[in-house]
Amino acid sequence: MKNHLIAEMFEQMADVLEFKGEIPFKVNAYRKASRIIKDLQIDIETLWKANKLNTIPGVGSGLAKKIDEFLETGRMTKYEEIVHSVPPGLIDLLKIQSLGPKTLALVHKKLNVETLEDLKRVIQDGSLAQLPGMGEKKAENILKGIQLREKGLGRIALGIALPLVEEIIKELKKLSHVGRIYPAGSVRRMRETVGDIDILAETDHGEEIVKKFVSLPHVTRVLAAGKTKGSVLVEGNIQVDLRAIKSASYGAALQYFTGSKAHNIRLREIAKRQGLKINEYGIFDGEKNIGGEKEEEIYNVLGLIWIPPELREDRGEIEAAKEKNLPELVTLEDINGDFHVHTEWSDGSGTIEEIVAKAEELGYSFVVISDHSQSAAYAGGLTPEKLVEQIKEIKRIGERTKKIRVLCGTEVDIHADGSLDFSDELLEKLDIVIAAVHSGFKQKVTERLIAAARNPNVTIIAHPTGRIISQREGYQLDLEKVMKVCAETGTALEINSYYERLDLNDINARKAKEMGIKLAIGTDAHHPNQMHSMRLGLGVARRAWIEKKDLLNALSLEKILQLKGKKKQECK
DNA sequence: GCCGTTTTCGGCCCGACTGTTTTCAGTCG
Repeated sequence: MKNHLIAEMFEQMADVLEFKGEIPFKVNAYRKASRIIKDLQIDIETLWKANKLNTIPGVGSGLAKKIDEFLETGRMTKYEEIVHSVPPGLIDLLKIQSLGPKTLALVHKKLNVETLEDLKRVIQDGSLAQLPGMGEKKAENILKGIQLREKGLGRIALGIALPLVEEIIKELKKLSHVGRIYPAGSVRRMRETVGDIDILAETDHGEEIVKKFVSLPHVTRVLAAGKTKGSVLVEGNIQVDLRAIKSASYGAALQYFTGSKAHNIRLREIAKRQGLKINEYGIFDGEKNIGGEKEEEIYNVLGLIWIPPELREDRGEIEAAKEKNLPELVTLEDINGDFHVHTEWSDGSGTIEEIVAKAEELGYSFVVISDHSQSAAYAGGLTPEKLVEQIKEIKRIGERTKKIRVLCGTEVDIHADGSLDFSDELLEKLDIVIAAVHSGFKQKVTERLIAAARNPNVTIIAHPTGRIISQREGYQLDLEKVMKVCAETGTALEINSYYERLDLNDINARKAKEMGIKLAIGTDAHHPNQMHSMRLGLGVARRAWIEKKDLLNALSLEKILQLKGKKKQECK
């Protein structure tokens, strides 16, 4: 699959063209095409073979020709020409905050800056500040940008951001004059990582709430504290912004600050075509405000139905909203159970009883106990004898509780040769079998996952790509091949809810859905409290346009066991 | 470079903030 590669090439071309002062619209055309290709649900090579490159929005004859050349010959002449026209590494400097293409072009031309070291030197010796349009402050800000980058201040996991936001909101809600208060930005869209955190508060007393905000115990540094906006750093160098918004424009502000950028650009284009204008204060017909108190108003005025934040990525949601054809996204209330939970029988730290109690508290009708198998020695994996013993114990506990079904499961290792860590005979005794790769990440992972999917006893493939957010790339595998077999055999794929995994991710989960594969959220909890992370996996599912019918967790237990029985029949 | 209820040219999202400037360019989200 070359989608990512091509998207990356166009992005690089956009950077260089911008640096060279090419008209912004051309630069944007490359950026837009890059983003859309990256998000594409199908292999761009498939479209190419069907002569359908021009059906990709943002790809016209010019870009289609470049893609065509690349897929035909493995090279893109224009790319090489453009990217090689600047010193290597120079364009990377654009990632420094406060240093944009214009400034970079200036220091490159006038001061021969080509590397980060060069840049530091011209700041320190004062020559950058001497350039026309530059000054002490500019130089200082760029230096701060460099330091920020060197400190590696990146994006943080949603699982870290969400609890933090909730604590802050809980504190601010105590003020009597605060009405609606929600996170905006990528937190509200449930992206797997977030840059900084935006919170919007409905209030007429901006100064007061900002004062309270910047004096919260979480705050390590106050960056700004005005009448309508406060900006702070909290522990872990996470930036949190609070905006005080008047009632009349709260909906417009929430819409505006939720983004995504691409989604908002599309909305403003639509508005413009209708002779309207959208900004963070409302939607306007000339000078006249025709909406903005509620977020729905912005969408409705444009002839769209309200779009759930998780869908706002310009991945087809606007077209669907126009047709009133948005998916009915699965909600937390739809979740009937958790498929992936560990106990102290392997490397978890809760008892089976504690897990069951937590599942009851969460209102589930079932929970699957799925401890590790024998090969996972590092995780205290169960021997076959231990598993037999555990099955008895689970049944004993299950009989005592009437409210909930406690299911026997396992997270069984897939060996390097594709065989499973327990015999089929033993696996048959279980209600749910989750199969996973935990070692040999570079050894024929595609073939191993396919072999597991073909096993009639395997219900779910866990964390299918093996990626760890901002730490590990994931297995070397051809996911599409694996998905084809899953679709064929009726094997479900997991959306692992652990905050550093979220695997499958939104794009792959959506692709799975479109291939007719069922998804199953598993929290991979190693302590009963971690079962609350269901909402992270749910966020991924919603971003993937998943509806009740696509998600095993939202089906009745009868239906789940029926699907499992069907797979067994067909695989035999 | 893309695109079309302003169709094959002439547009292309919007505003805040900052720092450099006396009216605006650059950067960011």
